[in-house]
Amino acid sequence: MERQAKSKRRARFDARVYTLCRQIPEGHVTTYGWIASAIDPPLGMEPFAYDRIKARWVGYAMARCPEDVPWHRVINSKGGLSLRPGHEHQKALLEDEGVRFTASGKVNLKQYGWKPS
DNA sequence: GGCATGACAAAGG
DNA sequence: CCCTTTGCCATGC
Repeated sequence: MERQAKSKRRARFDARVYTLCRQIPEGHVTTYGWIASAIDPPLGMEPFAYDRIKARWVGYAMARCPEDVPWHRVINSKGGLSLRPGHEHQKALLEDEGVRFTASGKVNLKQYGWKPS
């Protein structure tokens, strides 16, 4: 596949990721997988393959997220904060919004989880 | 241009 | 609950 086509495809994917992130209500969280599931697989990709890789793509997208995206409301499927620079700050931001953490430092997705529509 | 690495997740042991 | 494997893209050196 052409290099430009790839980059274009990914840019569109990223844009959708950011759009969905901005829709996460305050005091709620979502996961990489949930976001990815709300986005159609790129043209020409097997849905099966997409299932295995989509969460990662969301991670790549979040690593370059614009300033106005509430990246701290995106956590992993286990309800925990991913290991990354600034994850302590992330916890503080969420607690500030009313999200409570368990003793083991995880979020109850049943309670605070929000899935993109 | 090859090779390692990474903000992930689901399934299996 | 912890550890390993698989899926397979983008980036940096």
